[in-house]
Amino acid sequence: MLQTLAALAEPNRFHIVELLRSGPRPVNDIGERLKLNQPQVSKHLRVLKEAGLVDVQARAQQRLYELRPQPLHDLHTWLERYRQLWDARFAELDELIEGLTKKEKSDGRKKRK
Amino acid sequence: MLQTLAALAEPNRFHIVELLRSGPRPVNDIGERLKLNQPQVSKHLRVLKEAGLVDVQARAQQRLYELRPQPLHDLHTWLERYRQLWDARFAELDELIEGLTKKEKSDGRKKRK
DNA sequence: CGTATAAATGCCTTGACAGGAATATTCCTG
DNA sequence: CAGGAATATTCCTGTCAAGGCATTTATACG
Repeated sequence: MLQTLAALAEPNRFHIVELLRSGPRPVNDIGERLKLNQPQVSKHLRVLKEAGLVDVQARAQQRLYELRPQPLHDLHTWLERYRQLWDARFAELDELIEGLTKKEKSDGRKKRK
Repeated sequence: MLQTLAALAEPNRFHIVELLRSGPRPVNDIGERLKLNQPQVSKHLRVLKEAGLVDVQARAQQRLYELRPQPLHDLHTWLERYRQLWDARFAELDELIEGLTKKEKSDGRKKRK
């Protein structure tokens, strides 16, 4: 999870991932589209690969990099555990709690700043 | 999005977020549970706050930090765009492509669900 | 007020990492 | 096998961010 996040947090890598959503691409192609030098692309792809976010496939001298679903899927699953936070029903509950916490003015012993 | 990812990619911040899933907590409490020095906790919380991932609420000298749903929700939404990658139907398709790409026996099995 | 508690800020050092340029590697083709 | 195309690797350098420590700010209380 952390490795996935770290890999995606770098802007260029993030863009590479977005680009690869449309299908596998060779290194040069990625470099041209994102205006990156070839070595940097290779390096970023290496990080992405180590994070399991991409997979390579050799084709002559070219290397076709393609997205691997798993880490993204895992991240998605992880976020599901936070779903209650943004679900409507709980949003209401949050407001209720918020209200109870702040509205202590009925408590005579207390003062406002 | 990038800011959210960068904030979450740091291990301690990631843990703070996970801890806050169970509700708001003061700084010291976080520090004790995660075995972090108070200043570092404050600094991490600042980053999280700038990323919109947490919100503060003063309570005497304490500051209660609580999770903010939005960035997590946004991240979840972003990942939805990749859902097709891991959806079952496409998994099969992937296998098919895989098969065609690499040398393969002419096995015409076709599955449906 | 003085003190205590809770948290934030500032300074410093160190390590990780991204970019640039040069070079090495791989694999095709004649 | 020479040469060239596509990619990977290496070395170098500068930047930035995290941790440690000291200090400051905010708030409560006797």
